[in-house]
Amino acid sequence: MPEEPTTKGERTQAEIMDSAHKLFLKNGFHGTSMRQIAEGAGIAVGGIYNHFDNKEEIFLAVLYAHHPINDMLPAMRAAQGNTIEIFVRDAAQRMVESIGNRPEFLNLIFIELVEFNGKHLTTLFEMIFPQVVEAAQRFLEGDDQLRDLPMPILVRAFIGLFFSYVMTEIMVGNQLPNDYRDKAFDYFVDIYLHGILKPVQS
Amino acid sequence: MPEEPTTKGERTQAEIMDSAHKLFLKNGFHGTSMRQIAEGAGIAVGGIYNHFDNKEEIFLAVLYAHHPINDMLPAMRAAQGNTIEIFVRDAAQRMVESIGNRPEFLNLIFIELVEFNGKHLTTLFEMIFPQVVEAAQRFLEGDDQLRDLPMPILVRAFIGLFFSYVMTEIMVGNQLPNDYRDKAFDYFVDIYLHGILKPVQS
DNA sequence: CCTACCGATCGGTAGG
DNA sequence: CCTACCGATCGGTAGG
Repeated sequence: MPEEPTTKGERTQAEIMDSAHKLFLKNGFHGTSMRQIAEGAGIAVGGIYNHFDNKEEIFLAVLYAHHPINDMLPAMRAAQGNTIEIFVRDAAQRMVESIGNRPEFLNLIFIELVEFNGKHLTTLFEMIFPQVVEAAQRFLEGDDQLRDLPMPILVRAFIGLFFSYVMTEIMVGNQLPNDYRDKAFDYFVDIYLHGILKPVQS
Repeated sequence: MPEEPTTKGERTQAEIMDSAHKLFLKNGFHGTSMRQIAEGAGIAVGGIYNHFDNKEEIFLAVLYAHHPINDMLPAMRAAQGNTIEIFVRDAAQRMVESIGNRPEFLNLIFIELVEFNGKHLTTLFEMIFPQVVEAAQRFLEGDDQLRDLPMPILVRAFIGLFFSYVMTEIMVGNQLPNDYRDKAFDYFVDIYLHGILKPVQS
């Protein structure tokens, strides 16, 4: 829940982060200059240093504010469904709607992995872990329909479902026939559900 | 199948690519300088330009020579198994053995996505597509055990299985209890198999 | 004495 | 394949 910037200083800081965020997504960290960030924020380069010590601090602030789980968790929380199958389908649908059409939604993580060797991931994990645990509680409600699999595996595989879909979509998606693209995610969810649920005769 | 470098020029070119490859994995494209590459290759900056027109051409050569599918396809081709279940487990096991302990194995793709906005992915796809199709033929052999799912979906989901595992491993793997780490990939394969195979009573 | 920002420039490095 | 060097731009900081 981001605070509404009120003072002039807070507004300038938000404009710096917005500018940096867009540029990082497009060009990466080392591909973005302080002058580009300043230009996008409508101030001079020197002005940035009243708000951030250096470029890396800007990246960290942007990473914590806009990492992908921020978009995935609200979708999971909003999901409805009396059975685990309906719940998973609804959660998946909401997630793909909120992030599916933004091919750059993982770029901040990629930058972190490549340009910082993942050194900030520990802190990031500690920030999001409690939220993921809370959202994962929903899985337990359909317990009797599930195969005997550890809960962390179920949750990890559910999140992995999106990486599975999004990564293959990024890499080969625009080359595939439309037949398979439109329904690909539905099939992925279907495979996941058949993978975690006890067999039923329907 | 890389040619063994024989002439002096070919050896120098290979040294430039080796040096660049290591640096790109560690620091990304814009985070790597031509002088670093030259130093690692044991030559001067100007000498690089006898072999490559510019820095981007070095990246392209490294990307085509070392993209992740190069490591995944031989593992798939070597896989054995009379049933699709045994085949998939063997293929998955070989793939995770060849790439599982190299957390940077996707970095070239991440660099391509972030620092080049994926503009070389079309060419990359055209290079690897025939090999993927060939390797995927193996799936057809266990046809009668499979649920009614389109072949491209099965193959895409199988490749996605690795992104699913590797991405979650990268992001939260070293934070999780060892209990779940060791067996996580086996569970992932198990969920995938239950997802694509017809139910059996065993 | 503060926050916010400027024009100008620092020492080094970029691709070529 | 090297030395030497270019136009420009890098991240960061000076005094006011």
